[in-house]
Amino acid sequence: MSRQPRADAVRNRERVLAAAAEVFGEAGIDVPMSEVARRAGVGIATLIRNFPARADLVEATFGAAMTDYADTATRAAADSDPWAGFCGFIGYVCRIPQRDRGFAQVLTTMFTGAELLEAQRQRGLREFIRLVRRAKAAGALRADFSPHDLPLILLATGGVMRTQSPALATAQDRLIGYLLQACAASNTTPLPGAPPPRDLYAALEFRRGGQS
Amino acid sequence: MSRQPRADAVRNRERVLAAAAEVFGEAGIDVPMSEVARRAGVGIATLIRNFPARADLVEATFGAAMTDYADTATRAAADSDPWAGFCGFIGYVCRIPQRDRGFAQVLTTMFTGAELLEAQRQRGLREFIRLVRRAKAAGALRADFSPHDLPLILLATGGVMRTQSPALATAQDRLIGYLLQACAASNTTPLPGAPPPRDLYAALEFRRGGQS
DNA sequence: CCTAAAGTGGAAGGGGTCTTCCGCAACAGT
DNA sequence: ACTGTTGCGGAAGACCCCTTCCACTTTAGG
Repeated sequence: MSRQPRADAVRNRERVLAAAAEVFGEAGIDVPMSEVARRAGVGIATLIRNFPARADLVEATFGAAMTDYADTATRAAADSDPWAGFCGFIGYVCRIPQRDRGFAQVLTTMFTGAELLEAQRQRGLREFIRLVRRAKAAGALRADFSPHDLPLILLATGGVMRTQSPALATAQDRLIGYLLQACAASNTTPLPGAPPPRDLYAALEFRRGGQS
Repeated sequence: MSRQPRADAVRNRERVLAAAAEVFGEAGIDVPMSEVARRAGVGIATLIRNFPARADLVEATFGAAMTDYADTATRAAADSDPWAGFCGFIGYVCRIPQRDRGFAQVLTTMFTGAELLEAQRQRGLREFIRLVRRAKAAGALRADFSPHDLPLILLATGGVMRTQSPALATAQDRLIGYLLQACAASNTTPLPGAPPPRDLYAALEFRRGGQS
């Protein structure tokens, strides 16, 4: 019979995850591991033993957020008003960097080997593609909008929030306003061509997330 | 009589500046100083002696680029077609991160104490304000566009080019397309209010650039 | 040429982060 | 309560970057 897992070990693991969510959210996923350990009230060794690589901790920390992201896309795609669904989803996505700096980084990083994360991301993208199709069919979204402009928007809004600050969060709402109006079907001036999605995603940041 | 400055010292200083322009342009202004020295073919001590702080080297390296930026704003403000001037200037600004990653950082950083840099930046902003006024008067630019959305645009485009790559450069041209169309006067949906410029600029990254 | 001064490069020191190691403490099962 | 095991925490080592220092080289001027 395998022994029952130790209660304190389980508790420590959860404390680390809670601390990671806090710290990553505030300062991004490249924050010193020692800071996470300190905030969790555990030693560095305990942190490392549970999550040998930074990517392991990141994956465990943001699994829920990524699932939530995909769920939000699903809900938006099911909205009875496709344009409202589109605006709502874009607004949600653009405000991610305000709420959670770490998750914004995760969304613009490809974690090779982190199945959970990548599966949810893909699901989110699929739902967004559906959403875009519906919004175009309704005549609200310009025809040359590409679902693959989404990472672009994420990178742009992430750039604005590089220095976390309330003033920039306010300013960012303006950027969202500009972008949404630019997405409206009433704009007919053609856009420059997009790069092949393949190249686009290859250009994002990569990290190998072993997940032991 | 003061001696004539040594020829090799002058040459080294110039080599350092050339190397810094290259390296900063490719990898940003936070690249290790040793890398700049290596590329310049000089020792670290030589670099440090000429530019005691990183900000000193940055200021010396990007003085010309900042002047060029202000000049471009002046030219745009003098364009006989204000809307063309506006679009041209925004396109120029948005492509800065593609051409020169370091300069993009400089543009979104306040260098306290670097007179040359700050003077030119201010001049650029003044000219941009003139440009905006003209474009609005011509009825081409939406009335609620604020000149202080410029740093916002800079941060956004800088975020897209975080990972330097040709595919993202192409994608970025799309972002520029979206933004310009959103700026057109034909868009009448009001934008969210902007933060007070004071708060906005206070939120940018700060570095003190002593300039010995 | 010769010399004093100016300039050079690399090595050593200090701070910070990541990783490994190991003696010790706490827990589950009896 | 006892015990074998599991997990803990901090210290030590490695690495990277910036800064300071100093013996040596190169230059300008006589």
